[in-house]
Amino acid sequence: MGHNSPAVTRRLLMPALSRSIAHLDMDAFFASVELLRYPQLRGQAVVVGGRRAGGDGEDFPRLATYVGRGVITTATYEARALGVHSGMGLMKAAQLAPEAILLSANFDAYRHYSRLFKAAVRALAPQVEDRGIDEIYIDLSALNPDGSVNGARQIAMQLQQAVRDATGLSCSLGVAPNKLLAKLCSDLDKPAGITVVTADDLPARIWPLPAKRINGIGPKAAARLEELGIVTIGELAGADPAWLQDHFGERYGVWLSRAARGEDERPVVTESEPKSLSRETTFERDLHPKNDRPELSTRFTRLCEQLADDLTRKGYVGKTVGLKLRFDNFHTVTRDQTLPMPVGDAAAIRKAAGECLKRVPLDRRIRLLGVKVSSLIRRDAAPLPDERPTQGELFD
DNA sequence: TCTGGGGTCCTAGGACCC
DNA sequence: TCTGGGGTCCTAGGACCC
Repeated sequence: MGHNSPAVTRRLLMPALSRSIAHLDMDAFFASVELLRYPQLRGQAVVVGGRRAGGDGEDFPRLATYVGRGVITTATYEARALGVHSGMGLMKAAQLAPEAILLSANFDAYRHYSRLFKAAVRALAPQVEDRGIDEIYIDLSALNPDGSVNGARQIAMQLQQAVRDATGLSCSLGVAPNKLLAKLCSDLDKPAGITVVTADDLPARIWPLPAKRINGIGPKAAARLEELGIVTIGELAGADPAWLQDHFGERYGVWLSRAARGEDERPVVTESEPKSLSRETTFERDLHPKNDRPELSTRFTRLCEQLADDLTRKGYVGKTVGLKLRFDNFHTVTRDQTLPMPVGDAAAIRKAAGECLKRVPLDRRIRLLGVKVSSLIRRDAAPLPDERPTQGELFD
């Protein structure tokens, strides 16, 4: 007698499961939090970014006055209308929108409002997956058991109102049968929009969109698709899966095809453990490995101390210590080392990262230095740490 | 005037073991 | 003289996301 896989057995025994999944995305989150603090800036082009811009005085600095290497982390919709967007270098943005107001990021405030909006959502719909500081997935299946469009819209409106009541901030929601489509459609009516799609809506509402709107198709994949004559999601859905696999590999090819057809079985994951913690910094000017050795050493040690603090605060130690360097030509190298015992203190991290550094040829100026600890385990579950004294390493 | 900082996941080769 | 394969860990790089 044949044996069915657990998934097949489940499918045979259960009625077809149609889920109701929401994606909630805060609108221009960092900038909107700043506008709570500076309501007089409402309606203006404002960008958040950089290390130490203004925002504390009476006069707000203009983008045109910025000097440095920062990027925009968030732009208000008024600023976006001037052609600037998150990820853009501030110096470049200053060319496009010199009169825009520049505010430096205030992460403590963003984390505070992040906790508030997530708590407000969880009070109504507990099945929440964290996707960073300003967005979440929510499994609404239990709240909307018949999966109706009207039911989904009602719940989404309640969530939107709850977030507004708790924070004074607006958000946009997409509701769909899975995470992929929910994410796609939360973006279709921003800001403060609600978009509900069903499988039937795919050809009319999803297929005309550019393929790069799919979460997981980035700049590289989008460019390769375009070279192959595929621009829209519909064209991707119409492509031969075997042909996609030839060009993108077995796994990614299959995923592309399924994604374009709106197929995604990933569950909403309400709890997860971190895999790694890291700290990195881009220097104000590129540092010379020999001439600037004292400063490099100081910054290196500082990163290790910050990382050790993060690990302690969160209660982790890790077995693998990694180093990251970015050179003046933007070439990036990483080295890592797995230790016999997990570590969490600054001295041990510094020692291991120093060993990694010895394996990197230093023939260019250094733009960025970073330190990472991975293979994390909870400190209370970890074996006793190695306590041998550390010795001087490079940069000392 | 190029391009932040914090993450996750995937690939691929080599070591090593059974 | 030769011939197999699978599994796991480690490492480096890269794509992608927020």
